Amino acid sequence: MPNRPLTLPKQDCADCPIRHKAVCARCEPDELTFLEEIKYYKGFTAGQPIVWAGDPMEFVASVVSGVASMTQTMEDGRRQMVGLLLPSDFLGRPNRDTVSYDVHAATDIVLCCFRRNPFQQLIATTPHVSQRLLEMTLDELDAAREWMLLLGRKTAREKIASFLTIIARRDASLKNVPSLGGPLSFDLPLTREAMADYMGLTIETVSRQMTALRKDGVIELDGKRRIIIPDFEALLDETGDDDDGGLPS
Amino acid sequence: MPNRPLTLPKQDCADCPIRHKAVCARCEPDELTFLEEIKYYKGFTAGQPIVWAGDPMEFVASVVSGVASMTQTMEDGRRQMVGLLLPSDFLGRPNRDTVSYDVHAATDIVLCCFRRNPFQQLIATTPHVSQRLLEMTLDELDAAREWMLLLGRKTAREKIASFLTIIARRDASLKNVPSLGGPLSFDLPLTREAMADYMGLTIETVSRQMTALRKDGVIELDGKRRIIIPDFEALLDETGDDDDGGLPS
DNA sequence: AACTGGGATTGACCTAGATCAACCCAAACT
DNA sequence: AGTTTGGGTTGATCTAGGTCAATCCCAGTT
Repeated sequence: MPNRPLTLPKQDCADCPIRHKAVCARCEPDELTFLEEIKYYKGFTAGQPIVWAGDPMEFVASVVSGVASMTQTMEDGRRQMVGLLLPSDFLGRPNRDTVSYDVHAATDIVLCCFRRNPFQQLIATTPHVSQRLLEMTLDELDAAREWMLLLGRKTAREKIASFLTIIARRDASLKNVPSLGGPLSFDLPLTREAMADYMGLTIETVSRQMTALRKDGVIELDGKRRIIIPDFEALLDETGDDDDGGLPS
Repeated sequence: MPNRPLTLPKQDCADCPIRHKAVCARCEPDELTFLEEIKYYKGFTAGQPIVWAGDPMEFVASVVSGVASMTQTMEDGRRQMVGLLLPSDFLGRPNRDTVSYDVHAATDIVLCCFRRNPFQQLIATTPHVSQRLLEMTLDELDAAREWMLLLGRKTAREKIASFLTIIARRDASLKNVPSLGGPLSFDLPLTREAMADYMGLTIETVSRQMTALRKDGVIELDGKRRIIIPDFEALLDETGDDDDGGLPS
């Protein structure tokens, strides 16, 4: 691990990239000033652990940039990813000072951390934050349920395709390009191993299905990480999901 | 379907069985009176649909008694359960008027329903309800993540054992008996099919693993539904989970 | 007392994905 | 320039759990 230093932004909330999507999205100016006071940035390089399951955590945080994974491990080493934290996602649980899962930086990542106690204070006193947090948690629950369908009932190929659409969508929305229409391209934020842990597969199966999708022209690979999706609809057809809420064709 | 009528309770919140566990757990007397005004009970017999995915829902509700399942279905019929609603659990999402999953009564069930709009009002104005709801949603998210580990990485036998411990625990806590210690017995609230949908298995595999656990003396079956667990620890050993947070023995 | 239908069980067989093992390849180190 | 290293690929084989099909078991019904 090359232990590069990460340069941390010293940022005003006003020009924060996740200002309108994170927990703080609905904050009023005065609430924001309060947050400015209790926040601090923290960086981790790809691969580094952020917290271990059971450890006390003295902060909660928003992901500013980069990707982190939450994983659960069984005694014999079997591992399942149970959460993927992308920019604007929230890490930590108010009113619990320990986490239940290992959290690792999947890529280099920057967190905007808030000290627990003042943050809990804020939650307790201002509805803007707690309501936004509720909304985000409900979204996460929806995502978790989608994920459960993937884990329980999809084939390996469908799992990969579904995973790719998720990443592609998030990436497109971050870059503000429409996912439908032209070709998309992006870097996978996860190793094959992390992908396997996401989908309840082995690395070998992930690798094989990636090449299969490539050979079938659904995706193109540029190196090991860069993905090009010439036709997003074609990829969607591979996910097993209803193709959309049904235009009456 | 025998279309039995269900007798609905006409209950005061004060002596409601889920008074201290549901969304209303932390309500003050005046908030409770408000809830009394907008609430109404609704019963469904085992097997009945409660709502279909995509349908508008004019209420949100707490499960008073009985069990409901939330399932997601793929076009080709593959089905995955993504939520199991037990007494005191909350159904519906504030600020969304449609549900994303089919909800069915797994057993006869009684819901305590609140009309959407007044309830959203309540959420917006009183922190007691919204904070309790946040807490419950976070618990549900934790449960969903546990479930993801089950779906992604556990063997069929481990899945069954884990499922049984979940039901046994909830049942014991409802009846206020300790799960450890003496033998436990309870009725399964789900058919083999629903169990299969819960765990991402087929009915046949569920059936086979149930008999295997019976033959190995881990559980006893009395009819198809009634389960007796002579030694809860022995069942826990089959789940693949760390046996507890580690007594230093 | 026979019949029906829906859940559950059991058996025989098959396959998607796991396992085991060899190998590739590019970046980093010496 | 050669070596190490860690992620990734590919092939051969194995197996847990799926599939298909027959049978069982009751609670209701006629």
